[in-house]
Amino acid sequence: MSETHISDIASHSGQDITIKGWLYNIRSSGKLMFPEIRDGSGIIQGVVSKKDVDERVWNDFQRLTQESSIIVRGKVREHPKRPGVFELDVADVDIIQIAEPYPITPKEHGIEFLMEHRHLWLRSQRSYAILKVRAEVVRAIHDYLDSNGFVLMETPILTPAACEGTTTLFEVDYFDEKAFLTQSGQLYNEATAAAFGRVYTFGPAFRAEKSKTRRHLTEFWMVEPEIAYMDLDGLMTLSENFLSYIVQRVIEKRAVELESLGRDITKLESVKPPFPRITYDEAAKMLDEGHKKGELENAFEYGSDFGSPDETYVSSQFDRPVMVHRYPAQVKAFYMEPDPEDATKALGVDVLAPEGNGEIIGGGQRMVSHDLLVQRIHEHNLPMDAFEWYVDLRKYGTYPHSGFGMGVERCVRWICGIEHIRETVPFPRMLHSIRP
RNA sequence: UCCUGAGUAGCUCAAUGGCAGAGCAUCCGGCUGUUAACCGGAGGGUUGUAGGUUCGAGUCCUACCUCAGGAGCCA
Repeated sequence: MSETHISDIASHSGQDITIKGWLYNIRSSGKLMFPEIRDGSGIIQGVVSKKDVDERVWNDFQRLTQESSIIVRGKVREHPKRPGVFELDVADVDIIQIAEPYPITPKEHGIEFLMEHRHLWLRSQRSYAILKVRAEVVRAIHDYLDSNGFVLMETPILTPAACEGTTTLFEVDYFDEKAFLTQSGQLYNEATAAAFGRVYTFGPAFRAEKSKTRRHLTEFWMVEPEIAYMDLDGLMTLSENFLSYIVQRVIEKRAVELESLGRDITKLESVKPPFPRITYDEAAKMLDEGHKKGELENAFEYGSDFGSPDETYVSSQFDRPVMVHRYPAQVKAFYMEPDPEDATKALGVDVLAPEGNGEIIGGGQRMVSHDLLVQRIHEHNLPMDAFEWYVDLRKYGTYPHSGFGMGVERCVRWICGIEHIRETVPFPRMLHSIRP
């Protein structure tokens, strides 16, 4: 009898196998029991027939509770009513533990209760599907970048100062010195890109902002490619190829999981280059018209950054991600290269995911001029000494370069078509929420 | 941080200011193809916390706590 994973069950039809897992649910019908067994790779229905098993096995199954850990032996056979579906004709069981009454029952639960029991909620089929998609997204990110000449560069998580200074950071004690958890690896990547040409960093980022929305985590994962001698147009081309690769890969590998989440896959199939590219001014015009048509409640104030309802409106006008570029310089980060055609604009781009999802990528062309960069650091009242090494990059072979950051959880949320970002990571960290 | 809403059995929810209830889960019993199985029975409560109004408060008032939804900020 070989040990088998439920995901491979179809290739073991007619064979005696062993499954090590947990009891997901059990139904009984007098002298028949139908335990559903979960092993991390899938779920299979067992059939226990009173007349075919030892009395000990029958009695053991009667004692089992939801999520009891068990080792089950039996023969794989096709479901009598469902062609292509396999079930296990159970012969024997070893009980590792009879679980205590399981808090998460097969009925519905509120989100507060589920979040308090996240360590158990992970075993649900919904969490399973989402986190399998997440793992596929992460693999696709690495595969795309690794096979396109990018070198993985880990950047520090403990940092001496803000990358952008504008957002709130988590402070830690670093041997009696103040240090902060990183909010982005970008500035360090501008140094590694000058050494390796094409680099990316992939790691956690931390934001202590008091954001309480379905798009925000305080701890999230971000992938940040940085490319020497690439301009804004090149960056937009990279963005659309990168995102399209990820989405098509998930459709190819995780269609079953997407369907179990009720995702309309046809809405993902259109995610292929080219993505529409519109300027900030064009987006502002769309928002104006949307407001006049009554489709957007609040009027957009030209010159400001897009609010959440604005992003939702613009992104819902397209069937694939839309790239909005050339924002007013004053609403963007200090290191953005000014547009040579219009110095009030910055060569930045945000990629807004469709179906109202909003921003999943933000990036742009980085500033080349030493003197202008120093001026911007002063204008933003940033501590010059913390940025000396960064300014140095503009003294020793300054170079045009571009990069972006993509929030992994936002990407997963969009691909899965789920409402809240908290389900896209095993243990989400949110405002006032750090347990379990 | 601001705005809005909600806290009643382990869970999901009912209860005109007047006896705190149902379904699921748990326990006991029944059923040979069940699919959130079903049928019968049992146990299970400091109504978020602290005050107040009232003959009487789950219900009305005040404060606080927790959670949810939204805004701002951002990936």
